[in-house]
Amino acid sequence: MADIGIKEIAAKANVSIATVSYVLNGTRNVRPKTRERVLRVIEEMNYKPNNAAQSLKRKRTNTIGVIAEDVTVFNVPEIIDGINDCADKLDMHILLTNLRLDKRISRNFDQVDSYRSFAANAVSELLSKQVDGIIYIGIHPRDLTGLFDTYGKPIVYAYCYTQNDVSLQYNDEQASYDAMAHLVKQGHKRIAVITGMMDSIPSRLRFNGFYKAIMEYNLPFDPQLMKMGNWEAESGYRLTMELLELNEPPTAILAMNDVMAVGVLRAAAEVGVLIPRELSVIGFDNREFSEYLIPRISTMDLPLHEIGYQAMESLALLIKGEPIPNNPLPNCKLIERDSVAPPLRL
Amino acid sequence: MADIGIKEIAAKANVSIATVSYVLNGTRNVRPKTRERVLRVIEEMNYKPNNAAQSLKRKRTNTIGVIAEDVTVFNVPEIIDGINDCADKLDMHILLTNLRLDKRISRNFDQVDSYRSFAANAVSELLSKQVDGIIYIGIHPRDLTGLFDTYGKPIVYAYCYTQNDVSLQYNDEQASYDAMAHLVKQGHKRIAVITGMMDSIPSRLRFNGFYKAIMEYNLPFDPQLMKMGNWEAESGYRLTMELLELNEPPTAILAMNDVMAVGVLRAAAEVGVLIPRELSVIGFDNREFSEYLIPRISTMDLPLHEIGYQAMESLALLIKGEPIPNNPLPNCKLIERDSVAPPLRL
DNA sequence: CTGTTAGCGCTTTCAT
DNA sequence: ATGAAAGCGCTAACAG
Repeated sequence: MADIGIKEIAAKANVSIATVSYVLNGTRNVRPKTRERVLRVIEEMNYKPNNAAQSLKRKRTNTIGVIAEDVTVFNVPEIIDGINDCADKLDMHILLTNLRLDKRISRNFDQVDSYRSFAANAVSELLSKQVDGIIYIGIHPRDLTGLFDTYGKPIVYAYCYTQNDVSLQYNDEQASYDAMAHLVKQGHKRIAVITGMMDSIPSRLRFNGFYKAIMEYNLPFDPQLMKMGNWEAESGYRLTMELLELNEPPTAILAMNDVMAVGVLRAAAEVGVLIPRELSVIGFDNREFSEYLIPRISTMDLPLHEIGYQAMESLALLIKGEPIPNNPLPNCKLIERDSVAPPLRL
Repeated sequence: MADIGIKEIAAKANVSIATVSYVLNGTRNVRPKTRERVLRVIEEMNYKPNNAAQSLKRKRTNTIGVIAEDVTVFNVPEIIDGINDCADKLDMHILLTNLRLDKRISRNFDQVDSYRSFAANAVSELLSKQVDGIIYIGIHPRDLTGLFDTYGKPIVYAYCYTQNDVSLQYNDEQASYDAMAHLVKQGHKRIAVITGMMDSIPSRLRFNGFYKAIMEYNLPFDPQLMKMGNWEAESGYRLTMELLELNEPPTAILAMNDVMAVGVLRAAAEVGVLIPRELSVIGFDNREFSEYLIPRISTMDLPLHEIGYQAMESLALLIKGEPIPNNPLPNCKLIERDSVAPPLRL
């Protein structure tokens, strides 16, 4: 393709560059014959409009910046996929920035200052690139208010919270409520929960859903059945051991993520408790590995694709200056597999 | 930030726009005092050069296009991470295109025509965006020669092959040889292999490594020990069953991916064969789930990050018109976990 | 050391 | 229905 521009096309088609521009953009009526001639030349010479020039003129790049805290963390690729899915339809492009946060600060999200500069730099470069807007993808749902300033550029946050901008999450409360409902429907009454770190928003939301189910289904509210984990498999293992030693152990465990559910499996295997016959387990996140475990565990699937899709939709609206409709939070979906069964009749 | 450009800066700093440009780019000596004044104004007004204008002028965008066949397939995020890691250092940016191939055509890679247009479109848009080069990330190593034309723009392929362009893979042969060596060192002699689809390049390469180890270590070459799988867990399961029914069953199995290794685990569990005590297993790919299985399986880790990093390095060289050094294929790394032990003494 | 100015490739107003 | 020409915000001769 090289260096052919609108000028070359105009010359070869015997029209002015303006006309070429008109047929290119459909901005004005062009005599069909002329139009076809131009189109043919464009085709022949394999001409592609120079987007840098267009952007300069139009003050619009049709490109958004996506800042991912870490593309290698499980939730991010699906969200990007959703963004992409929608961006394709809107003819938008994606400038991707990867903060590599997981490698750089691991899980120390509280040390905001250690990554604020990464984020601010990313925004700065994106702004320089004249993106029409920005989507920020978190790797852990938390409040990110005030992380950086976009100087008026539209931004939407996905998989995290913020007070002054649009942010997309999913319905954590409904998710754990649904998981509980499923267990209850199987006949379970003594259901234990292993939470994530309680300083995390999803942990608290999921606990709310758990609690709501306890109340609505009139289940025994037994503090011994509520264990605080830390998202890691080891905590699932340890707390399951404790649960199994109870005088009246639970017949089912709701683990707030699939990783801790692995710990439940390990503990059960070690003590010789059969899953799901003697103990049901349900996880959270629908991580890839959850279906490769033995037994394959039932889990709550996160609407990641939809979060990405909606984030892009909302951003497009923001860019056009239109109001964002108040969408309900997308729901999680129960994936039924082999780790849940009715409790053993006594 | 809005509409402040170099002109506003120049005015406020009492210099010409040229001078502003000079301090911005360090293209020419500027009197320190002037320089500082300009810098201060830039800072104050939070000015960011308009990249569209720069690109138009410089005929260089410092942006590369990355075409990912599918960002949700396991190998892709790590490769993107590697590209990013390197791109950051070179001050390059990434325009990401996601072909969503896994959703659109699943695994029917042979029907090239069904996705050629997706790929060609992606290239076309990237070219229009004036990217300096392109990296194409495959989701399955195969020959992609002639998939599309980049009209002279530099391109490098990652995780796939091509005959006329630079492409980055990893050393499959060494990987399976190393896996075998590890098994041999533990004392295994009767080692079975469960291959992937034999129309796939990695399958054949991995088989070569397996065969080389058989020869070099003088292991029995027993056709009964070589099973052709299809990458899926079910085939791992079925073939393991066959292997276990042999008069003289293997003491170790090399599965050509972790998914089939799951099948091995399931079969062993079903027949009551203890892993690793009675049967050792080693997988391939170091998929996330491999460390959550019970037992955690040993596996070969793919140098995905490095492939991405090298792809970016090579592309940068190509862009500068410099020759690509002939790097050796990056190696896979054995991840030792709990699925390998010395064979039972008879 | 600093300023003037001619484009980069396009869109769009204003003429015709 | 078409064209001429004025920029978009910047870089880089060229001139002083």
